[in-house]
Amino acid sequence: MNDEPESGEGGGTVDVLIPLGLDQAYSYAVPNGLVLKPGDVVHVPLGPRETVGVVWSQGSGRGGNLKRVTGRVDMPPLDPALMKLVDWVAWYTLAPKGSVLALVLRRQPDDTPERPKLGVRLVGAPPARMTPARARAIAAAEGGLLTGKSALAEAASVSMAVIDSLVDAGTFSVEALPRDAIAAMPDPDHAQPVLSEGQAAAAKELVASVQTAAFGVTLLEGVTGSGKTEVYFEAVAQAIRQGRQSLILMPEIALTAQFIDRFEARFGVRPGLWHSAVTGRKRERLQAAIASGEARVVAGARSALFLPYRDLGLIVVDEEHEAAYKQEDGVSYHARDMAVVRGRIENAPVILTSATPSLETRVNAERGRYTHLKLPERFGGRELPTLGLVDLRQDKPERGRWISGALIKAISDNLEAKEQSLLFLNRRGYAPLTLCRDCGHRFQCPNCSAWLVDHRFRRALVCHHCGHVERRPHECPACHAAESLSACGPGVERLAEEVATLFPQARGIVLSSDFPGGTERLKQELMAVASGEFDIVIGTQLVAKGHNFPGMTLVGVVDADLGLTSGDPRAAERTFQVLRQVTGRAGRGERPGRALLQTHDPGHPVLKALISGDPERFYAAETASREAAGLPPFGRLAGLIVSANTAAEAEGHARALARCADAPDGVSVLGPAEAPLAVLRGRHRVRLIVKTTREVNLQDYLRAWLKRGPKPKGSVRVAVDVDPQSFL
DNA sequence: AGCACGCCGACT
DNA sequence: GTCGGCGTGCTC
Repeated sequence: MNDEPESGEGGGTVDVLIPLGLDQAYSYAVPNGLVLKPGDVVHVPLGPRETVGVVWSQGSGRGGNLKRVTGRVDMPPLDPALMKLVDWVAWYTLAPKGSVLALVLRRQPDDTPERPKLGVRLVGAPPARMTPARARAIAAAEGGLLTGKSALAEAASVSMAVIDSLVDAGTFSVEALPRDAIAAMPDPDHAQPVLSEGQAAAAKELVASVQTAAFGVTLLEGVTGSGKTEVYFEAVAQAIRQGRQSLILMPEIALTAQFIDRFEARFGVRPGLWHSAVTGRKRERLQAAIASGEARVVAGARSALFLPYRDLGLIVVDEEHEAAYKQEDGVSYHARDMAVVRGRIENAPVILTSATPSLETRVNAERGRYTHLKLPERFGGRELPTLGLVDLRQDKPERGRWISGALIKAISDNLEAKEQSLLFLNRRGYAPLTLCRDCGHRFQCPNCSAWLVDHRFRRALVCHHCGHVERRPHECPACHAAESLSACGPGVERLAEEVATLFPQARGIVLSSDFPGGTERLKQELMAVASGEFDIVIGTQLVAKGHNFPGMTLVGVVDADLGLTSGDPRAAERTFQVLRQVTGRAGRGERPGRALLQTHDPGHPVLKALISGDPERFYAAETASREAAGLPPFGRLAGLIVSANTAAEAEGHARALARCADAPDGVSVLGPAEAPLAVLRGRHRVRLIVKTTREVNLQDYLRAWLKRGPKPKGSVRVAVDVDPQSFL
C-alpha cells in the first residue's frame, strides 16, 4: 500500500509545519499504521518537547534518521484553501510560514472546564415563612420558566441569598441553563428592510455578486447614515439563503451593541462574535461551529480572517480604511488586503465599505479591479452639515488664543440656541512644546527627537512617541532661570482654559485618551454628552467616531492644517478622513449641523476637497500632488522597517538597504532622508518606503535580499502598504 | 514558542 | 571571583 517501501517506517515521511517562527516544514517519519494527508493536525517531537504541527505535504523527507510523528490530533484537518492562505500570507508578509500558521492554530491556553450556568425554576409551594423579598422573587419567577439565578435576583431586586433560601425551602429547583446558542441560525427574511431607491439598487448588485459565487471585490461607499450596513446585510441574507457562510470583518471597536442590535433586528439572532474578549470555552465552541458550517455569520475583528470556515460565501470588510486592520506586531499584515486574498482563494465575493475609502482602494476601484457602488445620500432625508473655512490670516485670534472671532460667534449662537458644540483639536495635553524664554531651551525626549508635551493637569512633560514621562520643573534645566518656561501652541487642555474664559457659563468637558478615570469613566462621559449634559465638548481624535451626539449642531476644527504638512506619505489621507468624520458629527439629530474649519491655508487642495463634499476630489488632488513630488503612485508601495539600537546604526542600515534595493530594475528605496525616524520605547526603527513597478516582484526580491545580506543587526520587517492585487 | 549558549555589569 | 541580564541561534 505504501509508496515508500525503502523506509523502515511503513508510513513513509511527511513534512510538518510547526506554528513557530520557522519558515520550513520539518520532515518526520510516519509510524506504521498511521495514514496522514496534508492538512492533518499532528503531534510531533521538537527538540526536548512535543508540539502540534500540520502536515504540509507528503514527504520530501531526508531519508535517514528522522524523528517520528507521535500521533494525530483529534481535530478537523485544515482545508487546502486555508493552507494556501497561510502560504500566501507568509510569502507576502515575508513572515515565517510557521508564524502565519500560528494565527490559524491559535491554541488557547485554556483548561477552564465548562461551568454550566445555573438557573432556577418555580416548582414547589411557597416557604413557610414569607418575607417581602421572597414574595418578589416568587412573583418574578411566575410561569415556571427556567430563569438565570442572577437575572432573577436582579429582576426581583433581591439578593442571591434570598434565591438560595428559596432553593433550600424547595420552592425553587436548580437546573443547568441550556448553553446559550453560540451560533443560532439567522433568518434572512426575519425583517424586510425599507430601502431607498439608491440603496435597493446597490443591494441588488451585491446580492447578484453573492449569487454568482465568484471572486470579485466591490467598494460600497457612502457617508455615515447612508445605510451601508442595511445594504450589505442584503448580501449576507443572500449567502444565508444559499446555505453559505459570511464573514463580516470590522475594527474591534466597531463590534458594539449597536451593530449587534441592528443585526438582530434584521436576522432575528445575534451573529457569531469573534474578538479578543471572547475567550475560553465560548471561543472554542464558536470555532467548532465555524468549522462545521453551523455558524452562518461571523462578525469579527481581524483575527477572524484566519478561522477555518467550512464554506465561505461572502466576506465584508466594514470601514475598510480603518487603521485597526493593520497588524504590526509579529506577522504584520493588513486584514483588509488579506480578506481580498482569502476571497480570491475561496472564490467568494468581497465587499469593502467606507465613508472615506483608502487611497489604495480608490486606485483599485478606478482601475476597474473593484466595482464601485456609491450611496450618495443620507437616509431619512437628513442633510449633511454645511462646511465652511475660517481664514486665520484674516480672522486672527489674540496672542495666546486659538479660537477665531467667527468660531466664537458660532459657539455663542449655539449656546443661546441651547445646542451642543464640538471643538476638535487633535492634540492631547496642554501645549505641544515648552521652551525657556531666557535661553531658548526646548524640552526634548531623551529617547526620541520629539518635543515633550506639557500635560498640565498631570503636572508632567510627556513624550507622545515613546511614553517617556518627567516632572515639569519650575526652572529652566539649562540656564536655571526661574519662571521662564513658556508653553507654545495649543493642546485640548489649553483650549479648555480658553473656552472657560470665553464662555464661563457653559458646561464644558475635555475628552481625550488620557481622560482621568480610564475607559469606563470616558464611556460614561460620552453618554452624558449624548444626553445633552454638556454644552461644549473639546476633544481629540477620540470624538471623531463612535458615539452619536444628537444634540451636536456645530463642529469647530481648531487647526485644520495639523497633519497636512507631515513627512508621512499617508498624512494627508488620514487628515482628510478624520476631518470628514469629525465634521460629520454635526447635525446627526433633528437639527441641521455645520462645521467651521480654521486654517492658514484656505486654498489647500485637501481642504478644498473636503469643503466640496466630494471625496473623489481629494483623490484627484492627492494623485496630482504625489505626481508633482515625484512619488510613486499609490498601490506600489512597501514600507520596510529596520530596527537598530542607535540612530546612527539605523541610518547605516537604511543606507545599506537603499544601495541594495537599487540593484534590480524597477525597485528603489526612497532613501532614509524621506524615511521619518521614529523611536519606539527606546529602540529606533527606520521606516523606508520602497517602491516597485509591477514587473518586479518586490516580495521575492526582498526575500532574496534578506537571505544574502548584508544583514542588518536589528530585525527587519516589511510593513503592509503594498497592494496585494498586483500579485493575485 | 521554549531552551541553551554566551558575553558584559554589580554583588555575596 | 560568580550571578544574571537578555541577544542570538536551534529545533526534522
